[in-house]
Amino acid sequence: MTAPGRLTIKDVARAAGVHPATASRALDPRLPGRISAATTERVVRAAAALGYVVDPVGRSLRTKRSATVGVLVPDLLNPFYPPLLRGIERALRASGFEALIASTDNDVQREGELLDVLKGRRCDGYLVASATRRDPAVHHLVRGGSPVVLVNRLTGVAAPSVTSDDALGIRAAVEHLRDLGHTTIAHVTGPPRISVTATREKAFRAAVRAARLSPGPVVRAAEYTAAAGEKACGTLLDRSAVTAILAGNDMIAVGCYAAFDKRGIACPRDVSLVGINDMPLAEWLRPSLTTVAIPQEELGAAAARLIVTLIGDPATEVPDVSLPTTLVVRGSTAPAPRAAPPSA
Amino acid sequence: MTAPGRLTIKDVARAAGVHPATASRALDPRLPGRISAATTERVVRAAAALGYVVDPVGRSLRTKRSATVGVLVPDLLNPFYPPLLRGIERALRASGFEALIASTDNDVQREGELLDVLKGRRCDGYLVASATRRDPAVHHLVRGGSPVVLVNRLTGVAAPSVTSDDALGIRAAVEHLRDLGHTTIAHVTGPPRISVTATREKAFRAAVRAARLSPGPVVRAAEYTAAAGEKACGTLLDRSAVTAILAGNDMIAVGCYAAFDKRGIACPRDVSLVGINDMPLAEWLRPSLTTVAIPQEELGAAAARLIVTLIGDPATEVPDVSLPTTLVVRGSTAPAPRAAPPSA
DNA sequence: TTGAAAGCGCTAACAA
DNA sequence: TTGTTAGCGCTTTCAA
Repeated sequence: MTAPGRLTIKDVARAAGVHPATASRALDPRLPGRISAATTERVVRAAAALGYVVDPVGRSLRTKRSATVGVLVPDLLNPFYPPLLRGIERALRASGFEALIASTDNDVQREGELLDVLKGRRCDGYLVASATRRDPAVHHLVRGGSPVVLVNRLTGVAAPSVTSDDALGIRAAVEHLRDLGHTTIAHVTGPPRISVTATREKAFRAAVRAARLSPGPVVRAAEYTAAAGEKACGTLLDRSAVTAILAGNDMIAVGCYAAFDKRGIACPRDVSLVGINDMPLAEWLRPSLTTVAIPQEELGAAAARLIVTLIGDPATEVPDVSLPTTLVVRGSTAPAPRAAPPSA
Repeated sequence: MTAPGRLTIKDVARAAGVHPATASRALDPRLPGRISAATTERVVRAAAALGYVVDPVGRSLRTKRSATVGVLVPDLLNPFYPPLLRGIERALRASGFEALIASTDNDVQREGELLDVLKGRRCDGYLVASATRRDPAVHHLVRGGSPVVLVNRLTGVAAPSVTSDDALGIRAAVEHLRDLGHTTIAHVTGPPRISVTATREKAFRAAVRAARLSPGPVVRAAEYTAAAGEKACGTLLDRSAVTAILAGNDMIAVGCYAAFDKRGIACPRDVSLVGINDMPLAEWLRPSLTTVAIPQEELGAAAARLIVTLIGDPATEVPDVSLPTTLVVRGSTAPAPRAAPPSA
């Protein structure tokens, strides 16, 4: 077997007895009646018979389109992102696009470098899930005129976004805890440089007020990681008697579990805990984690559809998308203990 | 501001006062003394001053190289793969390549479809971490002459591979359990269609023999998931009195924890458990999981380096790579209980 | 060492 | 409706 030598549009044209340009047109589904039905049929048949697949490189050079979307996530190792990527990948591929995925490791500088690499690859658009509140690289990208959709995290820039309505689920979580008899709820929040941190904290305060509960202590985890969550939760527990905690996300909740263990606090008997995300392993934690579920895959899919629309026509007025969240009640929440919980 | 109109090699050539071909040569680091130092310097300066970045599309069309590698993983949602991807991504980018990542969802047919998509994109080579023992799509890919490196999972095909030496860590795990006084060790293995399942089971049996322990029961989980692990472990626990279990991987171990809980079995007091992988959350499980650590990121990086070498010269005789594994002792293993454990 | 020319595969503009 | 022509940006002959 010699080198196969990939088929070109010329081969198809020859087989169908037409000019290459005609063959190209016949294979373009966007051209409605521009080619006679008979010719189209002949070309399509020939292409199928030969197994012709268009060469994306030649096409790109000509059309200035790469059918490629750059995707920036902050941390591949955070279980929140794989489902998001799954949604993005599937939806993009359904529209004939490929994703170039890059993980910034929560490093603003690296984000800039990766964006340069992706720009070098001539992506048609970008999905940015790594934005921080002040994010020069993303601002620059948007100002440069590239189609951009922000996912999950916002930054002060005029780009459409796909986010989850965290307030909805957080309200449900607070009401759930109140109904269980908790009178004070603490919050282990995340780093302030990320927009969702503020969104969630604000939603938490509003929900507590609406539920006529007394606002509990709020401590800040330096990162959305289990280690940072454990540390923050530890200071919380050592400082105040707490019966209920809303964690900034599920990874922080994982850290809270560890902090409980170290202090001999039983969850949910002594303290109830609610996370945010419903990451893949949340239901397998012990106790299984009650959490505000974010539709991670749908978030990704919606963002992908948006960027494809925007690439097709950058002038489109696409609306911001906000997907509802729901409270998933599992084993980490229980009625408030009668006696005071063990305190330092 | 009008459309920026990306710079081309012509712009650089004009700025440097040379012919585009000369500019191209000057910017190619592979050409040693083919261009005078003075000219090279002038061109490099001009390119830097203008901020020229080569257009990969034009280059690809000319060179028939896309600087792109297709990466197939079986399941993005399995925590084993994100670290692997991280290693792959970083190492590929360090060599100027981009990864096109696709998740097969453990579906052989989908694997074939995705490979077709990636082939359509003219990838220079492929990293396959999704191979099953009989895998026509991958066999076809290799026979077609594409550079392929198998990662983690093997299939009976003549392609270089990067795997972990699981036997090493499994031996350490069995010895660890023996030293804790366990006399019988059970094994919850994975689905037989994947090569690592057999590798690990074989290594387990050999290690048990070498440690002069009696071979314990082996039950099979239908998938490498927590749900399948819970089910398999449940039948194991209901059938036999067990004090020590080696799980086929960490996800199965997570399922074992759940099975313990349902039966009021305490880990590690009643039963010791060892996983395989050391996935990101393993140390945060409670008890934190004793596990055979696979260097996931290094596995990915090594595979990436191999495929880059192979793309550079397909005739290279690249050796199979096997990376050592180590036992990470944490909280899920403890001395064997004196009395018989609670049994059905 | 450098320049000239050609062409990778494709499709948009123009002509017929 | 179809054919002709041209050229996207690059690099690799070949010639000087």
